[in-house]
Amino acid sequence: MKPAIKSSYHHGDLRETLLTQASEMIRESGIESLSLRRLAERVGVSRTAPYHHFKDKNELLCGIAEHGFRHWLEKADEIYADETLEQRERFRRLIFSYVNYAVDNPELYDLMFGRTIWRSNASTQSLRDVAYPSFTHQVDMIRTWQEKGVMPAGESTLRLSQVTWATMHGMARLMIDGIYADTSHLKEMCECAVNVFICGADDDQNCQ
Amino acid sequence: MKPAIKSSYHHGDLRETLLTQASEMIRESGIESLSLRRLAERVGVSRTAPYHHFKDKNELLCGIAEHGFRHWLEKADEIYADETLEQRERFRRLIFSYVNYAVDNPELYDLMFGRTIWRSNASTQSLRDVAYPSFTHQVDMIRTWQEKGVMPAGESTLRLSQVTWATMHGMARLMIDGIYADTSHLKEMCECAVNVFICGADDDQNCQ
DNA sequence: GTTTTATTTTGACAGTGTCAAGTTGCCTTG
DNA sequence: CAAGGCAACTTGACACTGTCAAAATAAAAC
Repeated sequence: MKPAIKSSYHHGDLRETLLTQASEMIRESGIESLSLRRLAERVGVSRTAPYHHFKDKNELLCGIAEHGFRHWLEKADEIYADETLEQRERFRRLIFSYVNYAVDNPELYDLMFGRTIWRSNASTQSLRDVAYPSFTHQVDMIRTWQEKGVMPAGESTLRLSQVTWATMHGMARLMIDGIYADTSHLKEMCECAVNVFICGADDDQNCQ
Repeated sequence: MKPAIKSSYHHGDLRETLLTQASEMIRESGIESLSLRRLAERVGVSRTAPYHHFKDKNELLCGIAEHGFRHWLEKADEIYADETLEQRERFRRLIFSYVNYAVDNPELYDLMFGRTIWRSNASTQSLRDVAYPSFTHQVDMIRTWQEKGVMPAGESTLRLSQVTWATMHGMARLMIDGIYADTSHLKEMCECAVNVFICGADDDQNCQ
């Protein structure tokens, strides 16, 4: 009965089309310059058609961010669960991966972790349900690394997680916001960050 | 000849009035909701009057940010040059002060270090002249602290400066962008960050 | 006092997000 | 199969926004 492939009425699955097209527009020309009207025109519907699938412009943005979080969570877990890597290396890869994800998708990252959504509590419940695990998962990782002697055990796990995240987030933001113009030193920066957080080889007493 | 006190034509020093009033509006209701028209109305001039003192809305924003940088530079230098404090304590105070400055002036901080200005190279020459020293000054501080054994000497001064800044910036952003809703743990976070970066007491071999 | 120049205003244009009311077309129910 | 209901979509309108061009005004220079 239900076609399911090309479901819905006139357009045929407009909601998803809006999300993907809006995603692409954002990637092309930035989040600031995304207008619902241009989006609608591009998709081929009238200006107010999107309003039957998203209450707000904000709600559409939340939808896009949601996709981003799901995508990132997959990547992060892939690294964390990679049994072939030493724990120290997993931490290293996570930092590199995080910052690179941001630099490769600057506008999406800005949407996911920017004030547009989170300031003034504009986030959708649905988005929060996806985003929060992203952080609690990181806390779990840090705890493991503390236990395995990769990160300083003396610090509170929660605080250390927050500071670690802040460092990654800070590097990402400085890059994508254009404060550090060139990304050529990104690798060295990440390496330095890893060195600061990680416990040294066997001669390091900082972690006992 | 020149009145100097109440200079200029009709309004009397409109440029400065625009800057201060705009500053206040931003502090009150956010950078996003600042409109030139409402600003003009508030000051008591017509919508396009500001355009004879600022080429753009962007140029006005740069003007406000400029003030912010000057103000912050003063505060930072005050701490760094305080002879009564031990070096280690100066570093600690700098981190606390930086993050607090951001949290106390969230909208101004967003303007100073946000993409609104820096992305797409919209910054004024005049702003850059004030902002750049803010970073080079920090590099100098870090170098001193490395030499005095407060921070790890093994790392490149430039990279370490960038990572330190990234951490402060990251904490600040996570707070002011509403990702960490409550600021009650801010002090503990800063303390943790200091512990991570600083060389331990005398039993720490991480810095030699 | 006249001219020049800096400052401000009025009018207009192309955008934006969003609401109210009307129109279309599909699906279900009688 | 016809009738109704309802979801999807469109048209029109409103209050905003930044910014430009041309006109008006006031101060300064001559």
